Amino acid sequence: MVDASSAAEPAFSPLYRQVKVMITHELQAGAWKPGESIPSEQYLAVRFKVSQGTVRKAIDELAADNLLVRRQGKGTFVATHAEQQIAYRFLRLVPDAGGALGMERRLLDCRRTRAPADVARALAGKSGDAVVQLRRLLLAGAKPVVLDEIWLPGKLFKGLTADRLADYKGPMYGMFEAEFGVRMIRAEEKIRAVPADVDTARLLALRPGAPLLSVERLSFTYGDKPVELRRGLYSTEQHFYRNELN
Amino acid sequence: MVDASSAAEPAFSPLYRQVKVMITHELQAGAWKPGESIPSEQYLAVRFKVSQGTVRKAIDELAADNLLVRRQGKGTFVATHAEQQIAYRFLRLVPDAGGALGMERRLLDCRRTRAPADVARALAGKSGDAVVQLRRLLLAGAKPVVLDEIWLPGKLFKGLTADRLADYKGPMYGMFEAEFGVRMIRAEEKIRAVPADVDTARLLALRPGAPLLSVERLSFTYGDKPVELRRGLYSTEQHFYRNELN
DNA sequence: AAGTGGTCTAGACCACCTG
DNA sequence: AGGTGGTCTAGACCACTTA
Repeated sequence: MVDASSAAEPAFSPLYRQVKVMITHELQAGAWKPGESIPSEQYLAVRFKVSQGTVRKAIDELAADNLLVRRQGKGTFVATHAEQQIAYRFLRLVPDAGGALGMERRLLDCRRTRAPADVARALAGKSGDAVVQLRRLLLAGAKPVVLDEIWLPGKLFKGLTADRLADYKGPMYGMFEAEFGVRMIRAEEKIRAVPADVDTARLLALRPGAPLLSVERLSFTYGDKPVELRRGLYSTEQHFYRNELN
Repeated sequence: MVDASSAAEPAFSPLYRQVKVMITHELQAGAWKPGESIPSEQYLAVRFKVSQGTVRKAIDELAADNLLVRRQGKGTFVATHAEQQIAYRFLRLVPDAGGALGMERRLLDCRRTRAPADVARALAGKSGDAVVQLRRLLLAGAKPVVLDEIWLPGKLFKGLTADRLADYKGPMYGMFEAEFGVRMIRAEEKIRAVPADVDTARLLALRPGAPLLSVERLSFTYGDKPVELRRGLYSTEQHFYRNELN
């Protein structure tokens, strides 16, 4: 995607890609809500004045990008972080003991403040921009496993408060979709090993200096616009970060 | 992929998927070598007695799986770990300072031995099976960054010696392809944060107890057969592990 | 100019889900 | 039965590479 060179533009865009862009715009504009079905391929073909196969290829790519989900016999649906079986679509932690990842959340703080320089840079904003900062724990059973520090652009999350967060059931990204119309569609993570500082060690019930996985996640919405910076510290004594390479 | 339930089989396999299986078998049998081109879609359509579009769809999936690479106007080629621009296809380390990842290799040891229980289990073999164990360093400039311990099934890597490894230019997986006909198709990684032990600390020029990224990689060849277990310890002081989520 | 992959179409039929 | 996505075909034409 990103290219340091002069990024020679495509200069030729096939029809199905133009259709893909049009569908993406509809999604972005919220014409179809997360979890709902979009119009049938046949209908869209007529509307865009192309053949059904061309619409099909556009939708194929959108499904590959995880923006849409096809269900044979039923229709094509707008992808959502809520209600899916996979509650934590972006969380790659797996318990050593196998089985599912059932986690309890505990909100530590939630305050509106000004973005430090590094946060502002990541979110493509300016230093001092209004942001929401939250911190929370994820616990497996009684054991704290993840300490997250989350930064969100204040402009997009106007009514976000600790109470609303505490009340909401289901994954946080589901709430962002439903309550704020902000959909996370992809993310980049930078992973390092770091020693636990004193405060973190206490929160995660570890000794200071214990090695932790530092996972810095930058999440993007439509148009590759960054909308969340999340700094996670993972205890990997009973869990590991799972990744697949192709 | 893995399903705890009875894994109800597909019961219906479309034509293009059967074609995909046939092409995969040809690849596995070595009918077409890595880097070479495979026959044209038209030719394969005649040979398999299906339409060109059906062959096309099969090849589309194989390209998505990174087994084949399409090049417009030239043909479709067998993917290879060698000669590609991306020398380290599976290595996700990125330098903080940006730029390319140029790494020097230094082989520490290479011996034939018997598989310990955990290694045997990972490689789907029996405890005591013949294996090759190697250890090596990767250095960025003069700084050691990665300490790898690699386990390979002895049966598949008969003539592998320290000398042959030292002589070979290009990525190790390229050598495995060219010299032993073993092609890594995909891999799973389990990542944790661990403290450096005394020996590791010396090799990586760090203090004992310094946090390291532990990356356990299990690589698979055709038919999801595990053929390499690699335990890496990454120093993340000037590099990070990069991951993309969709 | 010839060969390859890439796009687009139109139509037929199959598999799956719901009323 | 009717609608949806999924498969398969055949043919036309476009874009890219090589000779």
